Amino acid sequence: MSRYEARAAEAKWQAVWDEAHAFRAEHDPTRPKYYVLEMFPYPSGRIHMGHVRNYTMGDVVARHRRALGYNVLHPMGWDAFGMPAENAAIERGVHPGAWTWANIDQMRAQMKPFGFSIDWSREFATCDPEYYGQQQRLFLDMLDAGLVARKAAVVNWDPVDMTVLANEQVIDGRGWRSGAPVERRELVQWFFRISDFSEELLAALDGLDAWPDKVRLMQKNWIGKSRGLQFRFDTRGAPAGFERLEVFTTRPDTIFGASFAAVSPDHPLARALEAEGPEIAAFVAECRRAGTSEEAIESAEKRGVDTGVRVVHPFDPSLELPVYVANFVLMDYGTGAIFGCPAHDQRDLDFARKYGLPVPTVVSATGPDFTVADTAFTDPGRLVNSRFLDGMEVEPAKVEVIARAEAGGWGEGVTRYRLRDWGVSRQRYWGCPIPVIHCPACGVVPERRENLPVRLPEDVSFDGHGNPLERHPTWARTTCPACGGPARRETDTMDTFVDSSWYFARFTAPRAAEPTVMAEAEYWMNVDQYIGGVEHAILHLLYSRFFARAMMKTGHLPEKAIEPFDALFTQGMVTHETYTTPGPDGRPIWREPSEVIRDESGARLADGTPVEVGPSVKMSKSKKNVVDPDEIVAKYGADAARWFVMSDSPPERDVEWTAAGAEAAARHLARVWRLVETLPADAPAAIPAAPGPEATALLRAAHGAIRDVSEGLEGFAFNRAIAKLYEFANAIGRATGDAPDLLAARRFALRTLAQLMAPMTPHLAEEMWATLGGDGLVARAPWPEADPAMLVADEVVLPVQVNGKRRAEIRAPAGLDAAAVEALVLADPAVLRALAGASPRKLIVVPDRIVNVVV
RNA sequence: GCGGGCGUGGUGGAAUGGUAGACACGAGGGUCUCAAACACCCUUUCCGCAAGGAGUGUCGGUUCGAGUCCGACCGCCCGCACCA
Repeated sequence: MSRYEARAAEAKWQAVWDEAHAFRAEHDPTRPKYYVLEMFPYPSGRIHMGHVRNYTMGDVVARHRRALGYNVLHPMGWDAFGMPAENAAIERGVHPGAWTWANIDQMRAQMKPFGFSIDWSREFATCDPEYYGQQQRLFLDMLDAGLVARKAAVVNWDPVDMTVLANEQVIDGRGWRSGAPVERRELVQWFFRISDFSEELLAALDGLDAWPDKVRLMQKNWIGKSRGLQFRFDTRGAPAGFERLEVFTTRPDTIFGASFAAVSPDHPLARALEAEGPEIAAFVAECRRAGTSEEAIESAEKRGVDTGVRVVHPFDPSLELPVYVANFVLMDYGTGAIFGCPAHDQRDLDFARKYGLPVPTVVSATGPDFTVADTAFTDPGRLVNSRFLDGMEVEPAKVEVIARAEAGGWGEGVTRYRLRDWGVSRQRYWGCPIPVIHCPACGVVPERRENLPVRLPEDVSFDGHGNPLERHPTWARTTCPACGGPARRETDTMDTFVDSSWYFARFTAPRAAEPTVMAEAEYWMNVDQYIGGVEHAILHLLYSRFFARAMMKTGHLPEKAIEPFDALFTQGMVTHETYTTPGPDGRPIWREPSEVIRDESGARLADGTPVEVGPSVKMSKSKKNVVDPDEIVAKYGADAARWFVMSDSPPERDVEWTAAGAEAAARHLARVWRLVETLPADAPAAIPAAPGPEATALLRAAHGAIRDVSEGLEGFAFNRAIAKLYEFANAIGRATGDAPDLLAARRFALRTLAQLMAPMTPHLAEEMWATLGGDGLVARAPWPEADPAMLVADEVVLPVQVNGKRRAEIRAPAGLDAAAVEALVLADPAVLRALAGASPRKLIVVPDRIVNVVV
């Protein structure tokens, strides 16, 4: 008997698959296609266990679908532009391109040993001019189609990375990569007009029923639709040009509860007043200096300054309200100005209490005398103290106020979205150049399509500040495509989210001279199953949905691809325990798992130093709780790693990597191999017409496993599928007799086991399949089908409850009618004991499941 | 604050309203061995020798029957946010 040598077997089968082009996806209209895609990786240099889990999931789906007869497209590529490459250039003097391509080679080499069934012939990297040139083509087409805008905008400026960030990339006032506090700057930027699609992107979410509800909700909240009233106050005492103040509210019903108006420090009125009053100037300057970073600290306190300006209540000219500049009013939502209704908005209430403003109640659940203390009343109720609105409910009152505003010509009902246009300009080198030219005579002129790609220059230097393209001596110098005069290239490059917003479409025709090929896109789109981390729930997925629409409008995708991802699965992370030892300065020192010895008494280092075991969190270099996929493959084999990351935890949840778990996976696979090896070579393949009871039981187990594993794989319940495979293997292990019918059943069961395990452990499955005399490659074998006749048992065990408590068990032939079951139950001694002489009032018989006796 | 999700053994986790704890890890005991490794077998929710009883965060409700459905509360996790 030989031990299963995972590494040798894995290399062998990978070579066989390569040779056979087993995973090459060929356009074949006669077969149904299936497109499974995992979010492509950023080539940071090393793959980690999170990648392994992600690609294993995709591979399980791909291999299962292939076995079910689908023509599977399962590609891989590299999201290769981005800042880390430029940082490496700054820190180590390597060219970003060289650094990136070396990383790609290294990561590809790390991925190959896992045996993912990827069509590597379609591989590409987004930093390849072949790819980004097509992206420039898309940009120009979108420009022609009116989907691109160029406008001055206050942008988030990252002072560390010297770049602009999208609103979506600012997290808690800090750059999402650098973590530096973001400043405000005004620049002329390129934008994709995603906000034009707000309503469509929102409405279409309803149709994405194979997406997690959570992701759909996050996108809905991000788009942030709200209905309200936009209207104009007449002002008193305002500077020239500010005779009106336009505000937006979602609560027009509370208009009689208004006690002040407020504008953002960035509002034009605030800027105008800044010039006139030192108090306002000081406050505005302070707000601006505080920027976004200290807002968190100040967030508890609402502050403002009375401008001296007054506004007139639109329904009562005798009512005047003070206008404040207030730090809690945002310039980029609504009009940058509000009216404050303290009784029914907590922020307004806090502000009003601080500055002694009145708090009139206008909505009440109890009556007109209701007053508000420190908590604003935001529940439903009826309008009070509101003249013509009195007695109305909130929603009809909103409608009424909007109607009167529109009739009076001083306001209108509007729908607003939180979603803003997508600013794509980045002042960086390592990105896709924006293919336009600035001509002193003609203005902004698109580059000619025949001149694409606009390539990045190779000879650049990096010192970490500003944009190397802008400082390059010659690159930007060009001639105007329109007039032929001297002109300058745009030196901004595109946000890397652009690169990942259409790569899924490019995979359908990765070498084409156009961005896509309609016939290929028509056949392969949509992505049937998309798999990735929930951290991309908003940005990447929303941008991709926008791009699919843009590509449809510009003729690069068929109409059916308007929503490019039919089904989405967001997988959990791979976590690991964290280890620390006390450092000399009292601060803990992180320790790598390989340094730590775990036993029943706890954890220590090799020299005996006690180790503090921390919670299991996402693997990260900073906490040193990483395990290296290379080492795992060397130690346990790829199949064991694949098996382990798919077992135990449901795929949407985090899985904790433990050495014990990985070892157990490897042990189980070795055991499965022994089951194959202990089958006598001359065991018959043909199952006799009437197998004995033991053989029948094993065959039933095999068909049950086919049903349960199939269900598990289809429903993304990989952990349950694997549990069934354990059970099935255990059942085979128990069937040790050497009767010919049992040996034949065992051969069948083991072949079935090989097929069912193949999506998870493809190499071991090939080895088993070959040894058991299977036909061809198991990777190409059709998925087994369960025989319905083998799924029904002859006899069932029925638990018997008395008043809902389990008291007995009876055995009965399957499908026995209720009357016969009742007779059996009432004759059972345990039931009689539990009844203690009482007579049953009612008997509930759930056929073949349970009996409940009600006393 | 708003929105969403989740609370089950020592651990990860199973359970279309129908025998709670599948499967695995860990632990304990045993067989094999001179010994170890490997492997195999048994036990492993709690109390109890047993018969039996209790048990899915807490309290109520619906139901013949609730981990599952409903209500309230407690705790944890995720997302969003001066969004007017």
